[in-house]
Amino acid sequence: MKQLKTVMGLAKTEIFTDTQNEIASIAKAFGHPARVAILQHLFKINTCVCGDLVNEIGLAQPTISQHLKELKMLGLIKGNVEGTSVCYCIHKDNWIKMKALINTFLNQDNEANASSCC
Amino acid sequence: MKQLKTVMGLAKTEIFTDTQNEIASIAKAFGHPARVAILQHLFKINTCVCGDLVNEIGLAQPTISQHLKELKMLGLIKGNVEGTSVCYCIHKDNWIKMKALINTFLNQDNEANASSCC
DNA sequence: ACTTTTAATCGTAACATTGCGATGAAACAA
DNA sequence: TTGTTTCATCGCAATGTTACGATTAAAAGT
Repeated sequence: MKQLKTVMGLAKTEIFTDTQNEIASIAKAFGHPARVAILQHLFKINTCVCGDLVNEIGLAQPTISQHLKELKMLGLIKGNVEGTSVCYCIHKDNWIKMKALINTFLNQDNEANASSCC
Repeated sequence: MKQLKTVMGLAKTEIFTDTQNEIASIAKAFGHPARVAILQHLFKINTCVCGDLVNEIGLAQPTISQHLKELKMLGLIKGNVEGTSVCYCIHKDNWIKMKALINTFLNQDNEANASSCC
């Protein structure tokens, strides 16, 4: 009987549904205060932001760049090159799609009846 | 000029607001498919669940126990000892409070006007 | 008392994440 | 061409997270 070798430290995504993995991926992006702060700032400014994210958040430039990369890979933000600087803003279409997925998860308690215990 | 020593690998929570840190903490809990699956199962069953979480999710008992501990510490679930087994269920009051916080973050796009770029 | 059942905890292995200095690349200015 | 600015990437250090075997603890059954 062949047994799948478990790789320690790595989440076993294979045993979960696509939806479960997708929810987890998005939640992970929100799982760091710097990324929360970046998104809040982009919404507040409400236009492309070129550069001043490093000044706004108190982290070094490579660190901010890394956080932006993760948000961009998930499709939550867009980045447009503008001369020497790069302008970032929220990807509103994807944000709405993301919200729908997360809200379905968060609103599970609406469908559930009053529990019979606890 | 004394410089705060940065501890590598550790999130610099001090430079963010309480709300930002709180959102990140909750999101972190949802940031693993096993915990998403556990919560979904608890909602689906809609009563206390004694034991069968290990059978339901395909992970070893100590691993499930660890995930349950994190969800419990965050207040999202409750655990009642019942003989030799322990029964878990959603902490509905805290779930609603948590939803309010996350929804404020997710619905930022409603307040923002049409962006002037991108 | 002894065994069984159930779940927490301990210890450890391995990968992931965070942070930043140093460096590189690309556009612009002089 | 030679700086300058702006940001991405590399490389590393340090802590965090995930997973599970082994063990422990507590209640219940025999």
